[in-house]
Amino acid sequence: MSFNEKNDASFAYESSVHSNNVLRRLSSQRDQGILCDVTIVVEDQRFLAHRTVLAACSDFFLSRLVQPCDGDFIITLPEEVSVKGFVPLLQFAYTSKLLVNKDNLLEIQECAKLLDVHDIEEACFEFLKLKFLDLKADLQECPRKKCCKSFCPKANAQLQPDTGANVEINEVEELWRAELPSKIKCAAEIENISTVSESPKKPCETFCFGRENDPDSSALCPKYRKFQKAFKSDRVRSISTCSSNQDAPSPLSVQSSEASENVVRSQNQPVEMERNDVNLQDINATYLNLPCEEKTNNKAGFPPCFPLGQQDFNSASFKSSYQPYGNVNYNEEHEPTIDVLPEKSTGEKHVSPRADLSSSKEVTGNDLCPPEERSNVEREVAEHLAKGFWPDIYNDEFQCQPEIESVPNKESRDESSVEKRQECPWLNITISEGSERTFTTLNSVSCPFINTLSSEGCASNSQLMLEECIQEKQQDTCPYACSMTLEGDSETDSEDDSGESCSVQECETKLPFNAQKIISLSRYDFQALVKKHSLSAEQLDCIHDIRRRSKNRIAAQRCRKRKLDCIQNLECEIIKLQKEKKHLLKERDQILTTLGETKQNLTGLCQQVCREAALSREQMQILAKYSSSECPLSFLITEKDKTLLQCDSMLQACHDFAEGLPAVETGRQPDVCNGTLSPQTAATESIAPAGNNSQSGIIDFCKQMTAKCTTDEQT
DNA sequence: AAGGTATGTCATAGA
DNA sequence: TTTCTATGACATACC
Repeated sequence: MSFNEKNDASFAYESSVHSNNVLRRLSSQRDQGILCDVTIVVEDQRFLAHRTVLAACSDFFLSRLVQPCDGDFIITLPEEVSVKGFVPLLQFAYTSKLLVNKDNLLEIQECAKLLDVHDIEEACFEFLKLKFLDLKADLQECPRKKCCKSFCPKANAQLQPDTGANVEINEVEELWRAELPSKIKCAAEIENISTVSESPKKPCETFCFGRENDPDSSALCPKYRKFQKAFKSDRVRSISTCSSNQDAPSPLSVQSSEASENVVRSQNQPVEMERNDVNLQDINATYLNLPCEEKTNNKAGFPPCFPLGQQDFNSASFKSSYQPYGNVNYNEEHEPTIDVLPEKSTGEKHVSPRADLSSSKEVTGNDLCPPEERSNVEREVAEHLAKGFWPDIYNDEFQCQPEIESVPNKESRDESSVEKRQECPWLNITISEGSERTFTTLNSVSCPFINTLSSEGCASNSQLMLEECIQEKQQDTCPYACSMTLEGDSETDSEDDSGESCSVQECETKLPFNAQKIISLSRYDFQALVKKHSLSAEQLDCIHDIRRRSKNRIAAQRCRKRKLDCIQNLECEIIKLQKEKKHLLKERDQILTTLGETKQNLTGLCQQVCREAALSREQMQILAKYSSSECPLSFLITEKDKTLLQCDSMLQACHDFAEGLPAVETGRQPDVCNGTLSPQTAATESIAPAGNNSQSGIIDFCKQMTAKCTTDEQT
C-alpha cells in the first residue's frame, strides 16, 4: 500500500498486494468453477478456466478465444500437450507460480512453447535442466560440514533421500540471480519492485549477472560468482529481504515492465517459478471487480507467516493456493490428488486446477491435511527451514502463529512462547501434507517490517498505517504491526540482570506505544511516531536503543548467513574445480593416446614410402635433415646419423657466422651437439676470448666439434 | 567439563 | 549530523 503524492491536491493510492490477491481470487473461483467460461481438454481430462486469464497468459489461447463462438468454449489442446506439462502452466497462469521438478520440466517446457505462454523464459528451463543435472552430480560429490548442512543439497538430500536433489530456496534464488540473464528478474527484485520504485533514493545493484561476459561461467558456483561480484563491486545496500543476502534489485529489473519470474525450490524438489508481475490489465475487469465472497472462517492450519492480506486470510483461494497443506502437487509421499468438480452433462470430470499433475485419481478435500494433523516434527522442520531461509526475520517473526500453538503436545518451549506469536502475513510458505513444503518468497510489500528494513518511508508504512497502529491499544490486534517482539531482548536483558536492561524494561512499560512498533516502523514513520508523543530523554534513549539493537540483531543474522553462503560457495567452487581438473587430465590422457597412435601410423606410412621409393641412406638423411623433429622421418635414421647431421649443420652455421651471415637459422640449427653443448653456447664460449674477428678460431672450434662427433660415432 | 554452535549485543566503519 | 547496515569481537546459552 502506498500513497504517491501526485500534486498538492491529490494522491494516488497504490495497493501492492492487489494484483496477487486478484490472482488468488481468480484461482479460487476456478477451483469452484465460478465464472469459468472455457473448458480445456488435455488428453482425456478437462480443465475449467477463465478465458480472459488464459488469453492474457498465452498467445495460443488468445488466438483461439478471440474467435466468436456460439456455444461453450471447449478447446482441445494438441496431443503434444500433456496434462503433466499443462497443469503447472495453468496454475502458473493463476498463481504466478510454476511448480517444476525433474520429472515435468521437459513437458512443461514443451507445453509452454506450444501454448506460447508468456512470462516464462526459455532460459529458466535451460537453467533448471542444468541445475537438476548439477544437483544430481553434487549429491554424490558434495560433502558438507555440519554448519553448512542447511545449505548443502546433499545434506538436504540426505534428509530426504527419496526426494532427490534439493536446494534451499535462497540458493535457488541466488542461482537465478547469478545465472539467468538480467532480463529475468530475481525473486528479491520481484518482491521489491514496488518498494524500490517507491524508494528511488536507495541504491540498487543487480545480481542478475549477464553471462555474456563469462561464457563459461556455468562452471562456477553461481552463489560464489555472486559474492565475488558483490565483493568486487561494492557493498550491497539491502533492499530485498526475501533472500538471504538481501540482494538489491537491479535497476534494469526495476525499470522493466515485463512480467517477472522468480524461482524457489521447495524442500521437496519441485521448483517454483513465480511470475509476480502479471499483466492484470489483460484480465477482464469483470474479474477484477468480483467481490471476495468465498471467505470462510477456517483460519486453522495456515502457515506461521503468509503473504495475504486479511481478506485473503480466510479466502478459499488462499487455502487452495497458499495453505500449507493444500499444495499437493508433486508430493511423492502423498497420493496424487485432484478436486473433482460437479460433473457436467457430458459426464466427464472437470479437473480442478489443483489437480495433481500426474494422476487423475479422485480424492476429496480431506486429502488436504488439516492443520491439526500437522505433526510437531513437521512443523519444526518447516520452522527450521524457514529459519534457515530467512533467519533475518524468522527469529522474531516466524514463531507467530497462534493456530499452530493450539496443536496439542507442543513442547514447553512453544507453549511458553505462544503469547509472543502473531500473524506474519508477509511470508509466503506453502506446506503440504507429506514432505513437501513450498517456501516461496517473502512478501516484502506486505510486511511492514521488511519495508522498514528495505527502505525508509516506503509504501507499506504509510501514514495511514501508522495512525492505525498508533491507535491500536492492543498490539496483538494491529493488523500491520510486525511481531518483531522484544521478548528476546527482554529475556536476555533480564537474565543479564543489568541495570540497563531493567531500565529498558521500565522504559518500555512507560512508552505510550508498544515497543514492537518501534522496530517495525520505517524510519520516517518511526520519527513521526516519536514526534507524536512527547517523550522524555530517557524514553527516547530507550526507544532508539530498542530499535538499534533489533536492527543490529537482524543485520548480524544476515551477516552470518552471508558468511555461511560464502563458505558454501567456496566449497562449491572447489568441487567444481576438482571436477574440472579431473576432466582436463582425462582429456589430456586421451589426447596423448591419440597422438601416439597417430605418430605410429605416420611412422608406418613413412617407412612404407621410403621402402617403396628405395631411398638410400644419404637421401634419407637429407630428408630427415629438412624434416622437423616431429616428423617420423627423423625416426628413420639412426642416432648416429642424427649426430652427424647436427654436427654438419653446426659446422655450416659456423661458416655462415664467420662469413658475416646470421649465425642461427631456424630449421638448420640443431638444438644440441652431442647432447652437451648448444652451438650458440659453444660459439659464444669460443668467440668471447678470441674476439669478434677471430673467424679461424670459430671454424677451428667447429671442426673440433665435428671431429668429436665423428669420434663419438665411431666409438 | 570442554568444545562447538547459535545468537544477541556492542563498537566501529562506511554509506 | 543522523540513521542505517555490515561486520568483527565478545558474551552467553545450549547441546
